[in-house]
Amino acid sequence: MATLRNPENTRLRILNAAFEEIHKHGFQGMRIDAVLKKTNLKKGALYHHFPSKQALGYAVFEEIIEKTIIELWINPLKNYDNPIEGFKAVFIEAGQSWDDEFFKQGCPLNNLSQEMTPIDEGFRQRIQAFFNLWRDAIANELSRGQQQGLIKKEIDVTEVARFIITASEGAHAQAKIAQNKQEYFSCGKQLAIYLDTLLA
Amino acid sequence: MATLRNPENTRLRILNAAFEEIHKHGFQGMRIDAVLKKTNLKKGALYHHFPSKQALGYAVFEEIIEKTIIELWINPLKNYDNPIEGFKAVFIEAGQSWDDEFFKQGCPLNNLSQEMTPIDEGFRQRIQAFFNLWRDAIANELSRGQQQGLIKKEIDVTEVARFIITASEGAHAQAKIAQNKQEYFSCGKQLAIYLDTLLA
DNA sequence: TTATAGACAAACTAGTTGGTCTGTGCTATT
DNA sequence: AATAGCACAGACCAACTAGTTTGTCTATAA
Repeated sequence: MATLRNPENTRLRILNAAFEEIHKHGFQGMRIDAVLKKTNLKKGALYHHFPSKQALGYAVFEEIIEKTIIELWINPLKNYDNPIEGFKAVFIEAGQSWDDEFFKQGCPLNNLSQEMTPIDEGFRQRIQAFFNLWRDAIANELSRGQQQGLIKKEIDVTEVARFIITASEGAHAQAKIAQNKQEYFSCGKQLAIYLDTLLA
Repeated sequence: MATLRNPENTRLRILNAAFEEIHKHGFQGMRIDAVLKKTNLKKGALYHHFPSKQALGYAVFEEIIEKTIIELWINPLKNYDNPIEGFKAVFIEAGQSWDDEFFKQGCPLNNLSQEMTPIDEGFRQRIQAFFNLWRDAIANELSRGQQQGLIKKEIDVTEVARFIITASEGAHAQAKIAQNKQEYFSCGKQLAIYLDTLLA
């Protein structure tokens, strides 16, 4: 409840509730009324903070989804000397941090990508830009590994980085379909086999 | 226009139009009215052939999406002695058979999976069963390759088959986001590197 | 203390959408 | 040739949903 009249907090409550609803039902399936019910707010409050459902969706993407992935998948890569081992560890650690319920609902980034990319150019541009950011971050780590003699010189780091992301997102997608966390780790084991071919 | 009163043809026209709309907008985004406009039919006709939007969706999945993937991705595997080479060829051939527009809209199976799996149990069961069918078909080919001494004995054929599908669907997903067919083939190249590790 | 703008409530609106209902002409069987 | 049922047409409806409008209360600055 906190103090009455706390606009920053209200905005965050809306953002979090909207994220949960989007995660459950997709952006199009997310209902404004569901967000209001969850936050005990009324229409006036929500449309005071966000001009439209679309703007709310963009804010959820930028302020929640992007930030979470940066914290969980991108920043930790720096903690490992060998980027190959780093990525394996991040993959496993991320998988362990979520419960089955989360896996059943899928990766929020993946969900939003597949749903909104073909029908909303604003979402598409943000999503594509973020995937490029992620890909370049991994590619940089791989280049560093190459310079340190840990990774084969002849690989195309950008293409490899893209494939690593693709396989990771695919693992989430399959786990979502099977409603089973194990499918994620099963894909991870095969991804690790691929990753080992990159070692010098 | 064909002859008046051709119920089988009418049913197929509805099915095809619904498939196109689902492919463009997702199942939830597919509008009954859009299907009617596309087929020049009225509500009465559609609801004569299908009891509900959901039933229409199930029929599209079973009679169009499943069949297409079986023809394009599963049956051709039998034409190759070495299943590894077979899968590489199928991946490329499938990619070449579609134009950019198709890639922008994504793999219909992948789309439907990610959209409907968490919110419709009927879809989920059908989709999961089909992925299992596909996985087992690939696993069988891999086993055959093992027996012929083409593929390493120690690999887990089921897990490998799952990863092959995952990577393929992931490649479609990335190409859809980038709106670019090349991303698909880029992922294919790295998948091929993985596949080669399976050779005896 | 008072004016002003921000933060929210609550009722209302207009458009959309899946589905229903009744009717009608065609077609095949007896 | 009569009749029954199939294959549709087309009007209608009820529920839903994003967004609007008007108004009220509160905090802050002058």
